Amino acid sequence: MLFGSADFLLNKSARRSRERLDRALEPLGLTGKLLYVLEILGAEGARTQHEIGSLGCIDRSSAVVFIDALEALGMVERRQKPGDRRAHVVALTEKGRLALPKARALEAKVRREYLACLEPGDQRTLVALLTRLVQAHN
Amino acid sequence: MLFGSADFLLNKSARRSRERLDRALEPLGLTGKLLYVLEILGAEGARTQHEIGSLGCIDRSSAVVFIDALEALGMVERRQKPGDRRAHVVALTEKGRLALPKARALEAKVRREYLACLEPGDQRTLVALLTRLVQAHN
DNA sequence: TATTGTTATACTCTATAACTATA
DNA sequence: TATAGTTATAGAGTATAACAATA
Repeated sequence: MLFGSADFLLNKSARRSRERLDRALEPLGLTGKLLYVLEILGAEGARTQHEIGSLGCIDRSSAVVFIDALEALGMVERRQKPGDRRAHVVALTEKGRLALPKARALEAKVRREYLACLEPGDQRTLVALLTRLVQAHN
Repeated sequence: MLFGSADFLLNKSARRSRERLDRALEPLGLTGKLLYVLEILGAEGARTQHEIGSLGCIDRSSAVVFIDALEALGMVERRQKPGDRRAHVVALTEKGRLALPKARALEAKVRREYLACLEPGDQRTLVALLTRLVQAHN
């Protein structure tokens, strides 16, 4: 209900946006969600799946699937966490580290087109506000 | 890719927003999508299903389902279009017309709550930015 | 008892394709 | 041939619940 009944359009816009990003990232084998996880690891360093879920508002069962996919791509690896044999620490591999800047370039190119209707400052504001909104409801 | 790799958050936020709106509209039997169609009819007057789809970026097969639901609620009715027996003109009923302001009130109430985690100024900023974004792509 | 990760499953939303009846 | 509406179905995405291992 962010803007009245046009809530429908927000959902649609979000979906379209994701479809575009996913297509753009296809050459790397990535999707928007997978890149999202990569970025978390790049910013936060190696983390347990639970921590990744908390940091990224990702359900733990979904996190399993995402990390499975990244591991199949050779971009992350699961390690046993010292001191807690229940938990897995997920770490970027060299391939994952190298994929990040490439993925960012693809993403930035396609985003520039899509967000061209907003000025750069407004784009950053939008991201910050939505992040707060999502975190407030999780 | 609206928000770079955090695009994931946009989809999540959009879904949360819709879930809340749907719950708020339950007493009327409506959902956000159904209200969206009602608003189109309120603004544009009686239209064929094809026109509703074009105006609202709704797939024709989805439009069938939405209009079925609204008809079951007694808020719209299908009429034969004069001069084209393939087409149905969908018109608001009295009940549909009366439901609109009630639905708008519920929507406004729940929107205020959902955005309460942001200060009033930020709320306005977010709505403004999203509206510009959606309109630019629809 | 609680938590981490996993698996299987169900659910929602949307799009696609095939069908009918008209044009 | 093309179009309006319908139906059935498939697909993507996510959440839920039950489970095993461990704390």
